[in-house]
Amino acid sequence: MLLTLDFDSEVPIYQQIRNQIVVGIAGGRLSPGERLPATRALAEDLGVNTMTVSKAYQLLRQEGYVAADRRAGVMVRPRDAQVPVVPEETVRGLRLRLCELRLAGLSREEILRLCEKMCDEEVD
Amino acid sequence: MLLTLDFDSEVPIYQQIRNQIVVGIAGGRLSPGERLPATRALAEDLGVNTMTVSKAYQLLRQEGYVAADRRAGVMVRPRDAQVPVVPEETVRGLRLRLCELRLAGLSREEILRLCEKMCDEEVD
Amino acid sequence: MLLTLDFDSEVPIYQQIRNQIVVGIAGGRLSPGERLPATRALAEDLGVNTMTVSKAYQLLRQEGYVAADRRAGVMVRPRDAQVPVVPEETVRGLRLRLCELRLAGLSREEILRLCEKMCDEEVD
Amino acid sequence: MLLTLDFDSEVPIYQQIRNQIVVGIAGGRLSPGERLPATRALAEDLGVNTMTVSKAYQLLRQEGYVAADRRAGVMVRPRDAQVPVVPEETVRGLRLRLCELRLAGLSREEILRLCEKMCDEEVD
DNA sequence: GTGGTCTAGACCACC
DNA sequence: GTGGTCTAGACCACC
Repeated sequence: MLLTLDFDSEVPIYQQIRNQIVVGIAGGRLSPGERLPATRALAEDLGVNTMTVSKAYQLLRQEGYVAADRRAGVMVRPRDAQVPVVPEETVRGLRLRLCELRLAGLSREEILRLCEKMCDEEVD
Repeated sequence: MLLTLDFDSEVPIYQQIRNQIVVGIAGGRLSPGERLPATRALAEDLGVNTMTVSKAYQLLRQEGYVAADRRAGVMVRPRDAQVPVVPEETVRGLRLRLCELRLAGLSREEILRLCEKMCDEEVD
Repeated sequence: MLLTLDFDSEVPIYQQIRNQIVVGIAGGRLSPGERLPATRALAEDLGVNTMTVSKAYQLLRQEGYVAADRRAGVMVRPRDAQVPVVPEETVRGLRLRLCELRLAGLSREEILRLCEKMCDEEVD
Repeated sequence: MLLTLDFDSEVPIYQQIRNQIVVGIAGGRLSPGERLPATRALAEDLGVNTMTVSKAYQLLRQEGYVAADRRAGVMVRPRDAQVPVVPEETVRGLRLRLCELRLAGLSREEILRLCEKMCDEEVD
């Protein structure tokens, strides 16, 4: 599981970490029960501050993607333990991206094919 | 074309304005050639600073969604005049939202049906 | 609205700030729409770091007690805008405290009278 | 007397153990004079470190809820042997929870009814 | 060893 | 002026 950060991005680093871990879980590169790297270790790997990684982990925890077991650190939650709530922000964000693709000239079919492809990346 | 702002949101106001105009264009509620309201007028309507609307319009111009004409103000660009480039951020954002939906428990089919529905909203 | 911190307490400072603001809102000492002090100002007043106050404000925001308007800072949310959800932790915490009182020798009636008194402090 | 731990909780394990024993005593599921399980046995049952259980028992002893007898292990103290002091933390915690309930939209009467119900659970 | 908290101070985006 | 982000580094509670 490799994380790539863009330090020039407007997206805060802790958000980028959070986003890539979410994509990693959905894509099966991070399995339920699997341990995430220790905050300190990941921070050193990425060349960022411990607090930044910590904030990402706390976000993931609040959202229910991971659980912090005091004994074993932070780990991916089993699917069925995750609360099946679709945040409004997710729906709004999806609509926005689809609109942007449409305005970039992609046809309805091209867009749907892209979505299918992305869904299939998410093998688990 | 009505814009609704959420002042409690983490998304900056100028971004919200930009996003809703993009969705408005894709959905056909704003037609190519149509004039956007004057900066000052929209700012007053929304109860925000003129600078905020100005920043949103500037973004839309940079992205090629609208064109500024000194005489006629800001107007929606014709489709074929828009550069068919898909920003990396759009693709990344789409993937993120699809992953979030997947982790919220939606099946591949439910997600694709949602995408189709959203694409069909974008009549023009 | 005066906050008193106990630096020797096991309760984290940001929690203490959060708790006292919650009690302040319920007690009517902080009214809906009222602005909380700026993070920097409160931090200086309390002699703590800006981040500590910031974390308390973010918690309050997540819980729906306050809203951060980019124009006017952080303010108490109107009652009816607050989501009527009772966190499990609140119920569990209440039961624990009632048990502790019982074991401290207070009778059922004394405890209930105390609860009534506390509820009546919360004028609004 | 069954203890259920939540390893994902922010409440430390030893606190959870302590809290549930306090609730157990108040609720009459643990009677005065009754022996608590041996540290090692309980630790094994719960799947936690011996030190964790030990710390919980030590807390309970300091607070006067249980007494440690070298021969008979740790046992629940008789009611009248317990010091009738209400810790400041208990009062503060009670007020906090009542305020949270109030802000969650419960009426004064609903809250008091909930308190009564909880007090009546505590049969002994 | 693990995450959680806190400081002092800087920089930045938004308004 | 406002909150949000980030660093470097320290200390601590929990396990």
